[in-house]
Amino acid sequence: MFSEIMAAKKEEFKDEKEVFLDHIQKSGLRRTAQRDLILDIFLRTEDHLSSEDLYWLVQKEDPSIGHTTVYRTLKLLTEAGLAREVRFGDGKTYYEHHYDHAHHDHMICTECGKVIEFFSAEIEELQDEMAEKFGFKPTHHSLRLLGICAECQNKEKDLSSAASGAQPRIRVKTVFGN
Amino acid sequence: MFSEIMAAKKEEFKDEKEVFLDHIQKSGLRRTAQRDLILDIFLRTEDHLSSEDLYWLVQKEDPSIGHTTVYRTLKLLTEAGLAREVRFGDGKTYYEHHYDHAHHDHMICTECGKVIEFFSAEIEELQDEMAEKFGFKPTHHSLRLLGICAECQNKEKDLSSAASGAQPRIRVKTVFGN
DNA sequence: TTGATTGCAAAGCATTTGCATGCTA
DNA sequence: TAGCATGCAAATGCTTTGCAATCAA
Repeated sequence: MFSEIMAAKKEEFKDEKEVFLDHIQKSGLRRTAQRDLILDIFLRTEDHLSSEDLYWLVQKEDPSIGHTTVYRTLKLLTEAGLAREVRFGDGKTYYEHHYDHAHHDHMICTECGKVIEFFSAEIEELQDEMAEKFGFKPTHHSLRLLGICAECQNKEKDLSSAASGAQPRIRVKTVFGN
Repeated sequence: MFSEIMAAKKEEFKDEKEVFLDHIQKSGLRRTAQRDLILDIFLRTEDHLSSEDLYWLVQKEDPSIGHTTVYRTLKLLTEAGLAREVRFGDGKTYYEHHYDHAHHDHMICTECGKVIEFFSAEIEELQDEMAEKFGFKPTHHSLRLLGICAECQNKEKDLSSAASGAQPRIRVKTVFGN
């Protein structure tokens, strides 16, 4: 238990590949070409990508790698602390970088699918206070604001007649606030 | 557009059945025994229930009603503003009362599946401020704290050796805070 | 009568699992 | 070599859809 804390301190400056290899070793797993490639491509991405998204990126570089392996590796990356699962409510699971990345929350535009990342220390604090009131010990949290982004608000003024159902999440932009 | 605001004001004191019938009429839909029963049972429940949960409750009173109708009716209730979809991240969609119910957020115990409802005006305010910074116009939001509830923290002290994977969401309790 | 509604079965998705084969340690 | 990893196909679980039969207005 205590040695874990020590280990965590030592790991503070490792890069993500090291973290991955360490996790594999510690867990008695095996390093494979597939896992290396998937991690590599994941590290090259920004924003949030679904298992499906990553699968296609991987396909481009090695068409022999299957869906299953991507799913399983993404779980592995999550266990290793490199990735974080995020759900935006469309039924798919997205993954974002987690290691050495500041925690943040999301605003999701229901018009164009854009995702804005933000962080508010005050909100975090109030959440913890709230949890404490109930004797609840929080491990994670997820705060999502659904609404319409600035750009889409402007678009609406022009094309006020066009049918504007929710679009599939295609464009993904990242902005840090606060 | 403006008449909608007027209508909303007039509806302020309607009960849920009236709201439902109004919605059906306004939309050129039809009132059916199935919809009546499903609404009835929904109104009798507390907490959050999945389509599946509601389906079984409905089955007990009328075994001839199918899955499909429950799904479709739940969507209808949502459109009518009586229900609200909630996702806890286990792949299922849950529904909770929405009409004349104060907005609230959730703490979810990953140990026993208990759901605690809470509300914090301060957090809401900060969220709106944050959105404003990005020119983002929020329509909904969802804040979920995942963690371990007070009871389960105590349980752990006793049964520290027992395997304690995440349980299916079975017990659901509701507490209002603040 | 007309068109919305129902319930079944089948289809859709995203994700997981069984299993024979392949490969790392 | 032992046994973890892979990739295919099949299975799963939740939700939606097609469609003929029913039913409300």
